[in-house]
Amino acid sequence: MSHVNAWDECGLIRHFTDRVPESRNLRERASVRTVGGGSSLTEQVIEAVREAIRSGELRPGELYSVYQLATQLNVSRTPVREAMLRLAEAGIVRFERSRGFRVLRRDPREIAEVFQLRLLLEVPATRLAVRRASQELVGAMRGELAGMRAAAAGLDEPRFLRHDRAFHDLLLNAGANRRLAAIVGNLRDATMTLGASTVERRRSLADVAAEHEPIVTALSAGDAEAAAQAMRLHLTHTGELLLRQSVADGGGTADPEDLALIRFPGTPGATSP
Amino acid sequence: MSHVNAWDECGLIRHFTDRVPESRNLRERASVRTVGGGSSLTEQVIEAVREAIRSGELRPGELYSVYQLATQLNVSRTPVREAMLRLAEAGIVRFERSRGFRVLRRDPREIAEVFQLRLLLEVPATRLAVRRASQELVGAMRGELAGMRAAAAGLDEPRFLRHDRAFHDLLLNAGANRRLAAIVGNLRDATMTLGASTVERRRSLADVAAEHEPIVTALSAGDAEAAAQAMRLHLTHTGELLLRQSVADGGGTADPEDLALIRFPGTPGATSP
DNA sequence: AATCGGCATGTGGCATGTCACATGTCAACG
DNA sequence: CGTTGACATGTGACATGCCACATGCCGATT
Repeated sequence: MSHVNAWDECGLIRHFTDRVPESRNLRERASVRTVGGGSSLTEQVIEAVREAIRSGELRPGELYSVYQLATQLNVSRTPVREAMLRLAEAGIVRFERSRGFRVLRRDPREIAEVFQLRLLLEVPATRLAVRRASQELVGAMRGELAGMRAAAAGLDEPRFLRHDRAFHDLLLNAGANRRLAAIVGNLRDATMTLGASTVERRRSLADVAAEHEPIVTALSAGDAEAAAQAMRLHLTHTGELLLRQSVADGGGTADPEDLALIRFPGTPGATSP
Repeated sequence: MSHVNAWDECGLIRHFTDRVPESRNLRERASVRTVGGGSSLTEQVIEAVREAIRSGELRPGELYSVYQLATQLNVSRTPVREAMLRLAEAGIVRFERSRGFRVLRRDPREIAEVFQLRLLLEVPATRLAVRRASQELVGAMRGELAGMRAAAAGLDEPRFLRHDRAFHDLLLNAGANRRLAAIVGNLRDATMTLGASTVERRRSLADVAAEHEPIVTALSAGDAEAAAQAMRLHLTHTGELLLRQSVADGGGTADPEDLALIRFPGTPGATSP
C-alpha cells in the first residue's frame, strides 16, 4: 500500500458511535427502517461524511475509497457509493478515474462564488418574504435568534449553526419559492464543509448573531428594503469572514477580485424597471 | 396487477434503439467503457428518461418502477435506480414510499419558480459577463445565434434547443461563476422536461431566436446594462410562454400571482448601494 | 544505467440476491 | 351490507459478487 490513510484507527466508526450511542454502528439501524422515513443509510453516510470533514477526520487532498469508508462505517459499498456520488454532485468531493475520491479543498474562489450566489438569491428572497411575513414567522425567527445568542454565549458552535440554519430557512420558506430554498440550503452545506478555525469563529459568534437582529426588526416593521439590506450586510460579512479564514488556512492566494465579487455581486448601475 | 402501465409495448427500448442504431440497447455499450469517460450507464439512463419524458413516452402522474425501466432498457436495476435518484433530487420525478416513482407534473407555480430563479441568476451573470467579454466570446455567441435561426427556419426544435443552451452556457461560463452556471443548467433541464406543445412553440421559435440578438449586440458594444435588460426581457418572455402553455395543458389554475413572480422577481423599490 | 513492458493490486461501475415494509385485495366476521 | 383482519404482491434499500480498467511497482531488455 503506497499511501497511508491517516485515519485507519482514529476511525469514522468511533465518531459515529459517539453520536448514536445506542447502536454500535450504522448497520444496526438498517433493520429499523428500510424503505423511507427520510433517514436512509445513504443519507446517514452523507451526514457522517460531512461531519467527518468538519471535524477534520477526512482531510482535503487526501485520497479515500468507497471500500474503506464502507468498512469503517460497517455498511455495504452501495449506500457509501450513492452518498459519495451525491456529495460529488454537490461539489464536496471529486472522483478520480481509478484512484478513489478526494475531498476538495475550499479555495477562496469557491467561497466567493457561493456567497455571490447567496447574495443573489437570499437578498431578493428576503424582500419577498417581508411582503408575506406573518406574526408567527416573526415569532419563530425571534426564537431562533434567541437560540443563536444563547449558543454564542455558551460557545456552542454546532448549536449556533443549527439555529442559524433554521433562521435562514424560515425566511427562505416564507419567500414561497421551494426551489430557491433548496438551492440555498445546498450552498450553505457546501461552506459548512470547511471546518471551523475554531478560535477566530467562536470569538465572532456573538457578532454574527447580532447581525440577524436588524433583519427581524425590519421584517417585523414590514420594511422590505431595510430587511434586504440587513441580509446583504450579514451575508457579506459572513462571506468575508470565511474568505479570510480560507486564505489564512493557505487555501490559495488572496485574490482581491474574490472579495469584490462578494461585495458587488452584479449590482446594477441604474435602477431596474 | 392493478394499474396498466400504458407503455408495456410502446417501449423505451425501441425509442433508444432508434437513437443509437448501432447498438440494440444500452447494455451493449456496457463493455465499451466501464470506469469513466463521462458516459456511464447511469448518465445514459438519465438522458434516456429525459428524452422519454420530452417525447411523451413517460407521462406525468403515471406510476413506474425501477424494475420495469431496467427491464425495458435492458440494464440492471442499479444504474436505473441511481439515475432516478438523481432525477428525484433534481425535482423531475418523485419516489413514493413503496409504490414506485412518479413523473412530476410541471404546474405553473413550478415554472414560475424556475424562471424567477433564472432571472435572479442570469441577469446579473449577464452583467458580469459583459465586463469580461472577449471577441472570441462574441463570435461564438453569434455562431450559436446563427444556428438557432437556421434551426428555427427548419422547424428543427431539438437543434434549436441545443444552440439555445450553448448560447446561454457561453454567457454563463464567461461570468466566471461555475457554480452559478451549473445551477442554471439544472434549472433549464427542469423545464426541458415539459414536452413541446409543439405547434405553439414552433411558431415562436423565430421570435425566441430574435430575442437573443439584442443580447449579443449589447455584449459586443460593452453595454452591460443593455445586455442585462435584454436578457431579462428574453427570460420573462420565455417564462410567460411556458407558463401559458402549462396552463393550457391543464397543469393547474392560472394564478396571476405566478406571472407577477416572473415579471418582478424581487426588484428593489429603490436603487441598491 | 536507463527504459520499457508485464503483472499484481486496487478502484469504481454494474448485475444480482435478499430483506423489511407498504399497499391493495379479498374473504371472514360482526 | 359494512368493517376488519390476514395474506400475497410489488417496491425500494441494501449486500455482495463480478468485471474491465487504471495505476504503480518491479524485473527484463537494450
